Amino acid sequence: MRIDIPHSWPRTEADAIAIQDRLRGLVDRVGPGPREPRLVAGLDVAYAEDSNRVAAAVVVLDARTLEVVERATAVGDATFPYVPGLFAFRELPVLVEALTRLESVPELLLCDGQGLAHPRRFGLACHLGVLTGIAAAGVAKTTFVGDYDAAALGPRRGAGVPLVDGGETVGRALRTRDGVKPVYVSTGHGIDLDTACRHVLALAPRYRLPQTTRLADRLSRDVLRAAR
DNA sequence: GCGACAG
DNA sequence: ATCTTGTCGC
Repeated sequence: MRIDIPHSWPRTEADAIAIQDRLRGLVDRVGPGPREPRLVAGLDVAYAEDSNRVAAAVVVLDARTLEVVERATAVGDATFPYVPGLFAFRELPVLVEALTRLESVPELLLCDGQGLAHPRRFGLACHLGVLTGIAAAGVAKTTFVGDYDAAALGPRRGAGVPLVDGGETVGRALRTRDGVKPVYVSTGHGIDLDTACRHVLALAPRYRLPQTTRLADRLSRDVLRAAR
């Protein structure tokens, strides 16, 4: 797929924040997004321990069978340091490169990180959604901003409570396995929270994390290891 | 001022 | 993110 980047990759924090502030207005928070998508993609990036080398992986699954339809990868060097809130600028370049090598066009992108649950409401999932024009949602392993009522979150798979920040619901703590710590789902672009959570649950029938991110995580590590 | 802080 | 084996539990 072809992707046009409406900005150059920033080198300073100030430039990065300016880009987020400019693109934030392009986010579609309503959706509703794909009701019964056939192709869903998981994305992840692996990091080398002693260098800036990074490897991105995109795994496209058939949403109904969870079978792998296509995989694409890219290796490069991170050009931006890890700064909470600007995390996307560290992963986007190599992720976009991998997406460019994709032949199929997924209907939903599931990112390893936040969407709207971000201090400026423009996490990785929002940025990726705006760049590609494809519906996107973030599935994070920990919260970044916002709080939720842990006591109100049922112990069973499927239970969920709003993740609130500054009086605004920015996502949902969603239990994907009985008695296991929830994942934090937030809208990225072109999809509503309910629909995003419905897809996350369908993609995570057995493990805490959706199969999309599990496979992308494993692939990115394999590619990184083979690249050095 | 101090601590926290997606991956 | 990454450094890391076995081990407790269902």
